Formats: sequence, structure tokens, C-alpha cells
Amino acid sequence: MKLDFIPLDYDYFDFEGRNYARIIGRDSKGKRICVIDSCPVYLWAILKDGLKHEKINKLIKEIEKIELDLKGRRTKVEKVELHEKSFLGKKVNALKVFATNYKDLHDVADQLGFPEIEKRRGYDLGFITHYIIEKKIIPMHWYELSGEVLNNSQEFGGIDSAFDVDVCIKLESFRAIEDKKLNPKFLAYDIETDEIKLGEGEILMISLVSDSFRKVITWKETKHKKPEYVEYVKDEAELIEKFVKYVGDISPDLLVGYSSDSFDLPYLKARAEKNEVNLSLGLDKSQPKFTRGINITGKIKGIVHIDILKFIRTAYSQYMQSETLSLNEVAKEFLGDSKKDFKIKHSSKIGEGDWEKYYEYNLHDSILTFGLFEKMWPDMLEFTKIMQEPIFDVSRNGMSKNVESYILHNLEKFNEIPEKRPMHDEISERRQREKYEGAFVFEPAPGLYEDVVMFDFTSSYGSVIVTYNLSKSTFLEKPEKDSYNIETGGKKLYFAKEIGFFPEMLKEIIEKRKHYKEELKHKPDVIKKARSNAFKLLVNSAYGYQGFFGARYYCPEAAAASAAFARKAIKDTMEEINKQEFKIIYSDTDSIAFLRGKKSEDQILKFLKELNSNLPGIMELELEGFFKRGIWVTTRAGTAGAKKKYALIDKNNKLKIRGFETVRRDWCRLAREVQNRIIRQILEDGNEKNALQYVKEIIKKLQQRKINKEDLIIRTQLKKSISEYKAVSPHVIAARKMQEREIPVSQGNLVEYYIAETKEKKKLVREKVKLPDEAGEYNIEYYLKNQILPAVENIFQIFNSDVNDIIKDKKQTTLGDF
DNA sequence: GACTGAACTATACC
DNA sequence: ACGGGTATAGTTCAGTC
Repeated sequence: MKLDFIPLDYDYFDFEGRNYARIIGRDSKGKRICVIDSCPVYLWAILKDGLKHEKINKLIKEIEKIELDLKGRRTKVEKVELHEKSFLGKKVNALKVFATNYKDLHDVADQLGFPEIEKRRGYDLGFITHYIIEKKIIPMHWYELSGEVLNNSQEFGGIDSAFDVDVCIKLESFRAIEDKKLNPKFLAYDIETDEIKLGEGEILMISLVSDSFRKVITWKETKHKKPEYVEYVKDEAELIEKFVKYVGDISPDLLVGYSSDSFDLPYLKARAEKNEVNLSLGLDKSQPKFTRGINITGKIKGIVHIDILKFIRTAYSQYMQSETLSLNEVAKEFLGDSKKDFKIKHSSKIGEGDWEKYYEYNLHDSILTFGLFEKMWPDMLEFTKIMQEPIFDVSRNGMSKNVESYILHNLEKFNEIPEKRPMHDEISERRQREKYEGAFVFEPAPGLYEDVVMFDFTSSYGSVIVTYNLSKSTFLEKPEKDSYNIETGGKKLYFAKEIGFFPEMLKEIIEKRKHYKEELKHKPDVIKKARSNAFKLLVNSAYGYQGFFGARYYCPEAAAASAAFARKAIKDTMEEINKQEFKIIYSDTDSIAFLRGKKSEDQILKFLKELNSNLPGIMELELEGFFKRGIWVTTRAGTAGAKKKYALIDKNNKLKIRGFETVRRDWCRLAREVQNRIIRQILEDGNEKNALQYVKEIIKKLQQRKINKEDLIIRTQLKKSISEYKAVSPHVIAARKMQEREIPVSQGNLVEYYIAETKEKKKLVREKVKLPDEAGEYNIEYYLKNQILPAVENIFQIFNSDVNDIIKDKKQTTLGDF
């Protein structure tokens, strides 16, 4: 039988001691296909240099004798071949040791302690990754397959009949074909419960949303008119069973939740157990399986379970405006829609008339989740195609893991044997290493400036890695002819001239990124945009990867050299800019801000071109922007210019604010808004007069208690569990208060509080902390002295001292009132 | 008990 | 455990006078 096929989900099973990949996907008509396939299983034994043929042959004979009987399974070495390979860029002779079962490769490796063998590699990729590398059946690409249809056959123990698919075939041959359009079925879901703690309360309702389906299932009936999307069941057990039935009937390719790895799915599992019903969501009626540990993931056989929150965290969060990754904020930013307004209460406290609102709230959460998923699907698809790992993993992995996936799936072009994952001891050793010197930040001279130009290096660190060939395999202990070198941390680091596979891959990624970005300019579409973005993220993560303790290709020397070369590049460029007698205002890592002076914008662009013609390798400087005005302030402590804190305004009055309190979520809204307004005012006007007037009005309002309490709420994240804190800061007190009142609060939550007046004079801020709904009056002195004034003081300070005096007077008189 | 610098903590920049 | 280092700033804590 022949058919077109796109792989969506992968897993594997053992049959008669051997591993078989099971790939679930669709054909071009939309039928669900299950493909069973196998591949050779092997590891690499890298031989010592200069071994004689006879010795190698003798070794091969020895290795071929290895047989293991572990974990109730027989594995033996089935074949040994000698190959010329490359390992970390060096030519090596290596034995390809074939064995029966992938899971036993580690034990086989343990048996290879022969003196002739230098290293053992390639046994720790996981069978699925190994299979994809070996067979090149890559997720989300189209293939034409031919194979034998398994129809109630006893082959593989009747696996075809256990799986609810249209066709199950044993793969015989395949070829890659052109991409076709895929319309996978998505289904979003969301649950509402009585308790937040896993499994401790009852599940009240579950919503399901696809493009043509909207449903809320609940056992909480209301006497009011039932909305048509609501379906009643008799109890929680039936609710879970009904949910399973709907998922089975709709039979989506992807089941999507928001935070569902750690909440919805495990909650369902826990309640199913409690009610003694099966959460048989898998295509083979199996229940979801969860990984242990801090980072829980929930896997359903044959259906790809996606927790969209995780993908948002790795792929989008660094470019987002949202201050938290809550469904509400994220939906606002991406969809312009928000959660339904409904205050969740325990079901016993919900009034008869409120249930309808609760149903709607529950339904809308799934609508938002579905909307987000649709929006992010192109990115997820491109990520998966590029990293070549199953979408289940790619959608959850951090960028460092994604970089590694990309490397592992592209090693073959370099004939490279994969490096091993660091073991536990090695990781703790790496984590203890001393920090290396990082980026250079130029101390600005505080002031208000006109006509500011900003240049920056495109993918600075990525370009440096490629230009100077910085990687584990190119790092040299001693200098070689023409090797690249740089001094940092009192040591000179050398890197080979001949390009290594890591910089080479990165070079390709940068070129591809450029290519798609260019195409995007001429003919924009979502796929190109997604692809360009995925490559951009890969480039930006390559530097962090090499310095990351968990990396296979960990190389702190390469990371340190990357930072050192980047420092050199920015300083050299600054020197060139200085030579042209431009005044440099600021610089951080890969950007330089300077005054345009009397030169025109065209002349600046010409100058940029000139700078670029003299840059080494693929280093490239680009225009970040021309700005009408910009301000830099002093640090709070002294007169030195503050780094990482500035504001710019362009011709269209668009602001670019960095580091100021107004962009920090742990300051109250009033302070942030006041600061934002005075920054805008000053940058628009070119002076401080109007801004100062505005601040005076606000201070007056504050003193007259005319400010809304909501504008004074301070939000701080609980970064660890309450008991772990050594210092008891205000937000810890707020969290303790919440605990006392049995308001759920845990690590990672944003804690809200305000600072209130107290009867007696209290010294510590934490003694004045009150929760938002706790009765009390806001503490005028605190909000003046610790929020408003600190946010505006050093902005006015950059003007003449008269203004400064007014502020100081103001401060004294206002504070003197108490 | 007031003062002061160090330690702890959160968050931002690139 | 699930890129890196640089930087500001508030608040508490612990020691000194």
C-alpha cells in the first residue's frame, strides 16, 4: 500500500526485545495513520590513535562476543563495523557497535572498557531522536510511504487493533515529497475546580473548543435557563467520562491547554483515580503519563498534548510587554481579548444566578487558549521543522535544548559522532566554575540630549562566534598557525583557523535568517515570518548555549572569548566614532548611542557604510534609529551616570524607555505612570517645566488622599517558597498574610500589597504591609518618599539646580507635615 | 537606640 | 537544571558606636 503521510507524534515500543518506532500522523485526505518502523541500533566506540589492523580486528571479535541479560531482556552485540569518523573536529577511527535494544546501549557501553577504546558515544540520544537521525523521517514534513497494512494481524502482538487509527502500516520504503497543506484538528480545553491544589477539590466543569465546536460539560446545574453550549452530567465521575468521550469523538491531532501540563491534565488524572474512572484519552485507551520532577509534562498516546504556556515562555516572552504570563495578560497582548469577568469562589458559595457566568468564564478560557494556539501554530510548526524533534518536545523545550536538537540533527554532514550529555557530577562541577567577564557597558554622562543616533551589531554574539570560530571543537590548548586569539581573564585563548561544525552551522542559520528576513520584506507571510523568527532565536541562543552547564557542547572558553571579542568590537567601533568627533553618549554590549551633531542623517548612513566596510568577518553594524531627544540620569546614590536606564523619543514621538521604574513591574502604578508622563513631557518639550507642574499636582492629590488605592498596589513575585526566605521583606509578609487567610499562594505568584498608615510609629516597611482588600489608609509618607519622589527625582536633577531646589523644598515641606 | 555597610532580593538590559 | 553576564535599587540584617 502507498500513501502520503505527515508525522505528528512519535513514540516507541519493544517487541521481542527490539525497538520499534510508532509514528502517528495524517495522510493527505486527513485519515489518521499509524506507521511502525525500526532502525539499526548502535553506539560508537572511538579508538585510540595508531592502532594496528590486527589489533582492531581482534578487538572487534572480542566486542562481538558481548551478550547481556539485564532487566529481563537479552541484548547482544550483533555486528561491529570500523568507520572513519570525526569527533569534535578530529579524524578518528571508530567502531560502530550494533546491539539489539537501544535501552541497553548504556550497559553495552559499560562493557567496552578495553584499553584500545578511548571514548564511547552515541548511546544517550533517546531512541526517538536516534530514529529520526537514522531514518530521516522528520516531524511535520511530507513523505510518500509504502508498506504492509497491518489488519488485525498478530504481528507486534496485535498493536494495529489496539490503536484507534484508520490505517496501520509497517513501513517498507519512503521518500520525501513536496510540502502539502496540513489541516490538523486542534482542540482546546480548560477545567474549573474547587481547590487549586492538585486533586484536592472537585472538578466542576470542563470546556472544549475547536473551530467548529464549543462545549461546557458540568454536573453543577442551575435552575436558570441553560445556555445551549452547556451539557449536564450527573456527577464528577460522569463529567470525566464525558470529557474522554468527546475527546475520542472529535479525535484531535493536538489537545491544547494553558498551563495544562502542571494543572488541568494532572488534576483530571487525580480526580479520575479518586472517582475510579479511566482517563483513557490515548488512541489505545491508555491514560496520560506524567514525568516526575519539577517540570511536569503530560503525554497522551497518539494525541499531541500541548501546553501553550511553555512555548510562549521560550519563543515569545522576551519580546512581550505582558508582565506576567497569565492567560489573561497573554490573551490581551496577542488577541486583544481577555478572560471573562468572574470572581472565582468555592462552588458552595456560588449563588444560583452566578453559574451561568461561571460556564461562560470556563468556555471563554478555552476560546482564548484556542485563539492563542492558532496564532502560534505557524511558529510551532517552523520550530519543529527546524529542530527536527517531535512537536511535543519542541513546544516544551527551552532554547538551549532547541539549539542542541538542531546540532544533533545536523551532525551527519560533518561526519561527526555526537558528544555525550554531561553526567550529574560533571554538571555540578561546571556550575561551580567562576564567572567570566561579560559585556562592556559605557557609563553615560547624565543629561538631556538632542538628535541621538543609535547603532547596533546584528546578532552580535552570533556573528562573533562565526567570525572567530569559537566553539568546543575549535578551542586550542596551544596556539597554531593563523589561529584566532584573544586575551581575557588574564589568559590568552586560541581557536583554530579551520572552521568548526558549530560555527559553520551557526553561519548557515544566520544566512538563512537573513534570506527569510529579506524575502519577508518583499512578500510577507506568516510562515516566512515564523521561520525567520525561529532562526533569529537560534542565533541569539548559541552564545548562551556554549556557556550553559547542561550543554553537550559546553565550552566556557568559547563563551568567554565570545564576550571578549564582542567587547573588542564595540570598543573599536567607539574609537572610530570618536575619531569622527561625534560625542558618544552611551553603549551597552552591542549598541552605541552618539550625537548626530551638525551631520545629516544621510551622512550618518554613509558613515555607517564606511564602518561596515572595515569590520572583520560577518560582523555587521546597523542603524537602530534616529532619535529626536534622549535622557540619561544619575544613579540614585551619586552623580555617576546610571547604566541600563535611558529614554529616547523619535520623530513620530514614539518612546523607547529602558530600565526606568516605569518599566518595572514591582513599582506601584502611580509611580510608573507619573514617571512615564514626565519622561514623555520632557522629551516632547525639551524642558522640564510642564512635567514639574504635573508632578506637583500629583503630590498634592496624594496628600489629599485622592489617589485610588489600586494605583498604589505593589506587586512582587515570590521567587521561592515562603519558608526559604532569609530576609523577611514586605512581599514575604504579604504572602504570609495570604497564607493565614487561606488564599492560595505559592512560588512564582505575584504577591500584591500596599503600604498603610499605622497607629504607632513603625520603623520597618514590612510592618505597614496590608493586603489590597484589607481595610486601611495608604501611607502618604511612604508613597511620597519611597515611590513618587525616587521615580522623578533624578530626572529633574539633570536640569538646573533651581528646579532641583524646588523639589528638595517640596520634599522637606511635605515630609515636615508629618 | 541610631547609624552604616553588607547581605538579600527582585527586576531590568542586552 | 533546563542559555549567559552586567547593573540598579529597595529592604532587611548585623555589627558598631
